[in-house]
Amino acid sequence: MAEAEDNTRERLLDHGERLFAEKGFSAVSVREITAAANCNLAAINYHFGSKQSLYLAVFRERWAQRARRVRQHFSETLAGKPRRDLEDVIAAMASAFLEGPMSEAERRCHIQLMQREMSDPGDALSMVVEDVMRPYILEIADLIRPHLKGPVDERRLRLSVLSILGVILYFFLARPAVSRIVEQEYDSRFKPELVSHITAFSLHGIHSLNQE
Amino acid sequence: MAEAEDNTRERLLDHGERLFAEKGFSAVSVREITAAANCNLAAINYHFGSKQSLYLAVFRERWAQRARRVRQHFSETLAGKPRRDLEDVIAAMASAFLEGPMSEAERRCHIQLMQREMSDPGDALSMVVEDVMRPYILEIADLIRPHLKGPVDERRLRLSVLSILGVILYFFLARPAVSRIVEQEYDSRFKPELVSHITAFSLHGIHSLNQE
DNA sequence: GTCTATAGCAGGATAGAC
DNA sequence: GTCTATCCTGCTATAGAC
Repeated sequence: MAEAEDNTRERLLDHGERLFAEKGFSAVSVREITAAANCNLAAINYHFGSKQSLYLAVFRERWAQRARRVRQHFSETLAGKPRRDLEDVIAAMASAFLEGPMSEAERRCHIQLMQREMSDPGDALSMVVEDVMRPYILEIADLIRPHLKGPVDERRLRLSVLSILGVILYFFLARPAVSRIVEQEYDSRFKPELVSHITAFSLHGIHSLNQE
Repeated sequence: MAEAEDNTRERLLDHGERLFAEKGFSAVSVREITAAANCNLAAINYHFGSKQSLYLAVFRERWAQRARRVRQHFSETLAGKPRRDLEDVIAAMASAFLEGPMSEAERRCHIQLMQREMSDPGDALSMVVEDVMRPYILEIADLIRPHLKGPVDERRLRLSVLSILGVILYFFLARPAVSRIVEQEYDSRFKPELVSHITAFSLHGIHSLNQE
């Protein structure tokens, strides 16, 4: 039992995240989490103070960390493309989400937590928007800007970054719906095709900035 | 009191929808709904049989109906454009969501219900996907197909329709995040600009189907 | 740190009068 | 159809032994 040392806390974070994602904060009980984590009913209140504090800790110590891994996958993919042209940037964005470091279970967990938090925003959402989303969008805008011709309309640039992200996130979030519509599972053959499609679509899309 | 006739059921649907959207199914109590609807605690069980059945009725009699209004806005916009070229179709799609029949309160309610149901899919989601989403996607594909040159790859066409929808829905769903990033409220000046941006971006994007 | 036991409260559903 | 009163179940949080 080398694992039974001080990792009750970690197990609570793991199973808490999974259950919060699956059922939502209100629908999951402390009894359920502690039973899944194979520890005592009182452990949540001991380690975190309350059920609510465990929920916040899940976002700080699990969700945000996973987002960092996606961003790192993006950076590493791009590091392998020294030219960093538009196509490379967009493909790296799509790949980070669709072929990135998240397992299917993690993906579901990640987006379900986010969607639930978007539905009734709390402290967790504020942290996520400011620490994760905004810096990423601004970084992408900086990478795209040099490739545009003529003077850059900053607002339209940001709208275009958001549009690219919209396409990617839709295929990332709405996977079940997409699978039904195109009658295609997200397997290792389809995912590169999807990255390729998104890249082509968005690359053409962003060139609308150059034509006015 | 011309309204106090048999509309307890309607009031339950209205307040039930609002509260389910705001807080989620589990987090809202029968007591809370009946108090908001200004009726008796037992009314939900009398009119619907259970809290769960009220939830399903909300999707059937409120959510799906609102989706029908969006689609009708799309059809009417397009009816005013006899040529129905690609730009008209995409602009009508974007307009239906961004300038369509939903008030801000309805929009929040609508997407929150959907996001919650996407998080743990149940009977309500199945109904929505089959009765609302899939028919709409296929209709759009049919409208776009004639404008493409050469033989049409059906899968790539559907992926492109989904991409357009992804852009639109992202700006529809993530309104608070978008407002922060572009530092711009969704007012009557910004919304047409957004429709115009989405149309230009997606129009270029879909032309990637013609170049291979 | 972990456990058992329980206090204290809120939930959904129902029975039965009106 | 609507009401009140109530049953029973489940919850969070805590006290206190170990």
